[in-house]
Amino acid sequence: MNASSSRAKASFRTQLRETARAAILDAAEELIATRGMEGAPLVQIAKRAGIAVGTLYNYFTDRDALVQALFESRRATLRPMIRVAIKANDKLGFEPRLRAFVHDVLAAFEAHRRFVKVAIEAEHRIAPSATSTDVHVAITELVKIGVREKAIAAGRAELLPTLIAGALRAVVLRRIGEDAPLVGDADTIVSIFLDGARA
Amino acid sequence: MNASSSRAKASFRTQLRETARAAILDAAEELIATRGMEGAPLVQIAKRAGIAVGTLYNYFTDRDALVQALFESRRATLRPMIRVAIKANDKLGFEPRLRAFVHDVLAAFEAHRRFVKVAIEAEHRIAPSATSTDVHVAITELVKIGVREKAIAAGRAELLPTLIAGALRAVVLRRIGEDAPLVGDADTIVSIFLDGARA
Amino acid sequence: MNASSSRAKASFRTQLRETARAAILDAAEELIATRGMEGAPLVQIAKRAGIAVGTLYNYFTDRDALVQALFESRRATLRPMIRVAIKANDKLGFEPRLRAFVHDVLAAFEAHRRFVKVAIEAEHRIAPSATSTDVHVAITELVKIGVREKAIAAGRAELLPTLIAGALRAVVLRRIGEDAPLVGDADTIVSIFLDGARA
Amino acid sequence: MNASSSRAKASFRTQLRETARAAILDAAEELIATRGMEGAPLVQIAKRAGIAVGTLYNYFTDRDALVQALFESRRATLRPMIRVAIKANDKLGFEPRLRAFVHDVLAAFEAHRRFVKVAIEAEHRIAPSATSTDVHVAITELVKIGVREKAIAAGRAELLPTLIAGALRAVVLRRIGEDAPLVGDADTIVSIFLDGARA
DNA sequence: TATGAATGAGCATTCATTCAT
DNA sequence: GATGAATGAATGCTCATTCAT
Repeated sequence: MNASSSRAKASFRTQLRETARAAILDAAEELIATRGMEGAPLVQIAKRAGIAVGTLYNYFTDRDALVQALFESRRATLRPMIRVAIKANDKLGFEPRLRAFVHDVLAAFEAHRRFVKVAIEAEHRIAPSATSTDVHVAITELVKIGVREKAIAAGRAELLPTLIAGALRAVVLRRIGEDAPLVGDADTIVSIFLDGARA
Repeated sequence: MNASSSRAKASFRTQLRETARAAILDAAEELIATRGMEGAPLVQIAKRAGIAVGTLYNYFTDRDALVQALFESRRATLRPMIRVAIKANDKLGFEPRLRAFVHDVLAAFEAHRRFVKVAIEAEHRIAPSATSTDVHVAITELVKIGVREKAIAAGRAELLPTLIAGALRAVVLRRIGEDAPLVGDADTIVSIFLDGARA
Repeated sequence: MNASSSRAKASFRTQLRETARAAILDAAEELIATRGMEGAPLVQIAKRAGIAVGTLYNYFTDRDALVQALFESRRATLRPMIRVAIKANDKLGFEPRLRAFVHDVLAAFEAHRRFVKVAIEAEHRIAPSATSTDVHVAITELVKIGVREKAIAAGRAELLPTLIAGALRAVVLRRIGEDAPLVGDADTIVSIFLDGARA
Repeated sequence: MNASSSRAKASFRTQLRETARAAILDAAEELIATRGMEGAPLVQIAKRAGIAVGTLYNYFTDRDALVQALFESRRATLRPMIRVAIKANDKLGFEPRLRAFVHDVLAAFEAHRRFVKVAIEAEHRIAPSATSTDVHVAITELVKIGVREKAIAAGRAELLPTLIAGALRAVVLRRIGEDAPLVGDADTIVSIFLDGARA
């Protein structure tokens, strides 16, 4: 066995490991999404992942760690998408940038509907360091830019991110409940937050 | 024992029953608010209510029914307040009416902070038929009126209630987390939703 | 229900409780004595005690507490017997007193053979505050008296209690293993420790 | 490859095997001595021995066999020392011989304090065929010699070995607990067993 | 032979629910 | 109706043992 084959083997094993880990997280995600946090005992997560209970503990130190990892994993997927949604359009003026951002974030959620249900289910047990935080942070940044560009009234900047994030959450929740697409609402949302709903 | 004393006695018993029921719900509310849904076993709820576990089952068929009842009870308190907040100002034009409504709803929540925490903790296990629905319904009504009065652009009416309700939820959550008053934000919220945040 | 019947009922319940507690400890004692500490899972203890697992937790906070209680219970029985064995003969001179003491202690152990096995099995996990300590303390007292009465050589007093206690333990262990009576050895033991085995 | 090199290779392999076996037993001994029987899972024993769990099973059929082997290994070290302690001084008379024996045995234990802790921890799970048996046998032989030489009173010979062995165990336990040397007590012990503690 | 991930039976513990008093 | 001890199913977790590589 030479160094290269050894390295290859190690990487192969690492890959297997990652695959198993992912399978476990997927199983947990699905179970939590459909039956809720309490309807997802480790035995069932294991069964759905096609492994034995004990094996879970080769990947996560305990139940909390598993759930934590599930959130971090998804967050790790969504956060870059959110960051990109902000950075990508920094040549544009504030308004098109905000429109693009909301659109892109909704698209990202669209692609992860199952996780969104989980995230909402467990919000209060995991709260800090969650995806919703990432969204809130991003919106806050954008609003700051809007204020700097004098596109946003300074007096409304303090509450605005909370309102937008809350409104986004509500729309996502509603559309997911309706099994309807999310991105279609992006423009309306932005228009309302910029110009109001007044006739 | 004549009919009237019998009736009196029955009513007296009914009243006792209601008092006990209320004590149980209060105990459950407090426990769930402070320790979360999982930190509120029936034995503790009973102890805090000053009764025995078994007695709980004379008032509620099982744990789910108790929690359900807790929500219905609070809903029964908050719903009239919300209805009043809508009816009370029906002489006003749309805008002042919306302002008054948002203010009154936040005030109502202010007075029931403890329940708000419970509602948020258990949202997903109770979802339909909750207070948030009542708020949503009320806002929907108001928006319809706004459209009729041509105060609200018809094209934005469909999504608007969802946005406002979601935004309200977010603000309430934030202010409760900060231990700050809620009503102060009413006007800013309405202004943003009517005229937007544009400078 | 008047005060006296209430008191009677309470005492009756207390008695029931004590009976159940005792049954649990007996079950644990028997299981540990025959199968060892690891061969005595709570489910089996419960079954042998004729109750359900959960019921154990109405009497002991956890497994450790149960085992602890078992030891304390037996100690509470044996300690007074040991104390009596010391106090009872304080009119006698040192030698007859020592003889009586060793005899009485062996008789006490005789009557609690099953527990002796348990005590030996768990010695190292429970060590301090055990019956063997009580024996050691008593022998130490006696030896001190012997020294004061000039019946025991002062130079040998330091190690003597350890030796006697160790020797007693060994004899008890051996006789229990042989299913033989214990008390018959009392006089020989004392004679050897007083005058030696020299021809 | 000729016969001799094959034999050499085989012996080399055997030696490797023995080294690994010894490493495993050392690891087990240390772990059991410091954390107790329950604090010594096979995975940890393997890790400390520098091998994989599965490999343990190439050396021992199961956990019990490993622990058994640990005891037999140490016994194989201590037994010759005990035999020597008896044979070595067979030119001496009974008393100096007994003194030398007790001294040598305590010295042997002194050099194996770690194992003594293990032996005490696991005594009841391993009991027969243990070092304590070897000590007992040796003392029994010595006492028989004493009787033959008329140095020991025949009537006390039956119980004497049990007493001496038990007393030795107690002293060893105590001194190890105190982190004190063992051999210093040899003479006092023998004197007491020969001439008693009487003033 | 060596490896260590996978296995699953086994254990302590919790808690909604029942029921004799 | 009220009580609270009893019940036992369900859960998270450990660890001796196996086996594919």
